[in-house]
Amino acid sequence: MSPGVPKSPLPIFCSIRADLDRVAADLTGASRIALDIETYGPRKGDGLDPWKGDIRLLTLSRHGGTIWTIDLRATGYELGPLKPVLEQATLIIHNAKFDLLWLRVKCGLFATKVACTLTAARLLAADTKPGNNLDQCLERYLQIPSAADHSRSDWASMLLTEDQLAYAARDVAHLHDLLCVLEGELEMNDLQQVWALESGLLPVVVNMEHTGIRVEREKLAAIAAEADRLAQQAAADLRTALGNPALNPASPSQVLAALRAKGIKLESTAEEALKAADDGTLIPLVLIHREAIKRAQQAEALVGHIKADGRIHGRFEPLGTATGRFSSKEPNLQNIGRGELREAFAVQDGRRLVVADYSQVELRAAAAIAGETRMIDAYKAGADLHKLTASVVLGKPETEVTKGDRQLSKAVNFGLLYGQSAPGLVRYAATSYGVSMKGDQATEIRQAFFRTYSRLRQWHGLSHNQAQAGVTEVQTRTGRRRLIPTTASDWERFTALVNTPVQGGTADGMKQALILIDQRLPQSARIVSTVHDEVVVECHEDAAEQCRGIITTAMVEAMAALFPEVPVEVEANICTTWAEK
DNA sequence: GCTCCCAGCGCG
DNA sequence: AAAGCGCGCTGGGAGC
Repeated sequence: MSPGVPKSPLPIFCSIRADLDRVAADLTGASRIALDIETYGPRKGDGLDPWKGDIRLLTLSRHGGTIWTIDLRATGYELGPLKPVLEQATLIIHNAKFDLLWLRVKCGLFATKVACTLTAARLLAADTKPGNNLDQCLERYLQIPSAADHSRSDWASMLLTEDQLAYAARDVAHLHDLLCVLEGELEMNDLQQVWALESGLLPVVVNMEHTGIRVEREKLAAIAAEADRLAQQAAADLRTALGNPALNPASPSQVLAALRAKGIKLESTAEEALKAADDGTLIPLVLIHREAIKRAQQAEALVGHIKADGRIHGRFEPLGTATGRFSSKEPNLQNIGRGELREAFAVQDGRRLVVADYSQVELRAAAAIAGETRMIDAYKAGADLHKLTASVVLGKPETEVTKGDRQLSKAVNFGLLYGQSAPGLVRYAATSYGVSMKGDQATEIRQAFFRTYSRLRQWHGLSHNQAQAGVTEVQTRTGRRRLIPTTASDWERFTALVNTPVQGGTADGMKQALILIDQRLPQSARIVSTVHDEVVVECHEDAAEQCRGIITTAMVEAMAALFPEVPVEVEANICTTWAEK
């Protein structure tokens, strides 16, 4: 540390169990307690794994009070009198999900009230990336110069250095002040509602990550082995057919060159391009290889994430996206293939999964936002909107709409909703729904769609005008903001303007539903996953029917509160695997 | 040996 | 002129 910079105060260091009484006594009755932990252990990816590592220090302080730092390796994880104190207070934490998950895993702490300064900073940043780590926040909001970072120092060593203790103290010393400033900023930006939502959500996410989702290792291993066999076979066949024993079928550049050498005209080796140039022999092999290798990788990756309890504890990031949706990682549980892989997500005897998802929720939200009466009326009448769209864009009565027509109109509804062009629709229909059409047909469909849904067209027109006028931000109905970079093109502004209120708005509804579900579920039931418009709950088989009702009611209630113009529908099934749905 | 970017692709 | 949106993960390939 440079001589001119004053050293941070040292905390009171606690290393015997009797100290816990002193700390508890000091903190009792504090409505807000600043908290931070330091951890050590094997590194997994970017962060540390609470199922493998350990907490070294727990540092706590009431506003303006003593800073206590507890050596949990010395005292043990049993928090004694401190536990109820921490469970009753609002805990101020930078990146609360991280600390609370560790404290749940190690100390069995159930925090219910939390104020996460990282969450606040991210809501304020609204998808700009100013850097939201604690140091950067202290600098931005309290003008405190940054200090040396000891977060990755050796927290396992027998004797901690003065610098380390000072660092631990500093991390909580300013949290109360930081939160005060952040709260003022949140209010000034009309973010109180979404701040309350995200704050209420955090303990729910901690519960979910802590619970994890059960998988069958053998099933996953079998899928991986079979997919790997298929991939090897396709690779071998491809090498033979091309007369190129060294070809790497996973290399786009090699595959492109090899196919071109065989006289196949290709712009790229993307699936869409390959399907358009299908030669009936080589290209199917490439596609089979792609599909199989992907499945094998995904299955193997899932196996690698199974913890000792036989469950996968993926991470869900509530503010991991620009719109307000969750992101999911380590592993990503939001892109699991819909086929056999989901069969591996299975309960034990006596347990059940309730798999619940919103029906066409983005379409309903868009209809509400745009005031698209034709769509709203159709939903109110209980109509099948995909069928209706098929009927109007194809100009045939609903009774004559085929399954293929309905597939087409799914692409139409979901694509055109966000501004897709006619050529884009051709591509999307082909790749996502296996529906082929000509460019001029797509143009006609597009025109018919916006002729029919004229309020949707007006909403797009308004968004287009705003985009051209250089609008810099967009909000969801709960007030969640997304700031549009000044460098964005008109097109990017337009898509942000139409996409965010819909995708972000439904995310807001889903998040509120998760909070309600968590509150209302019986003891034996746990939320184990969520995928944008879907939630998966594990429960005792005897409670499954009851849970199904609770979940359905909560989901409808939460979303309908945000989009009262349109009916909200939820489908919930009781299953033994995620594949049944 | 490491980091970075890209293509490609799984999901909603 | 042309343009669906939102993610995370993987391997290849380039560059250091």
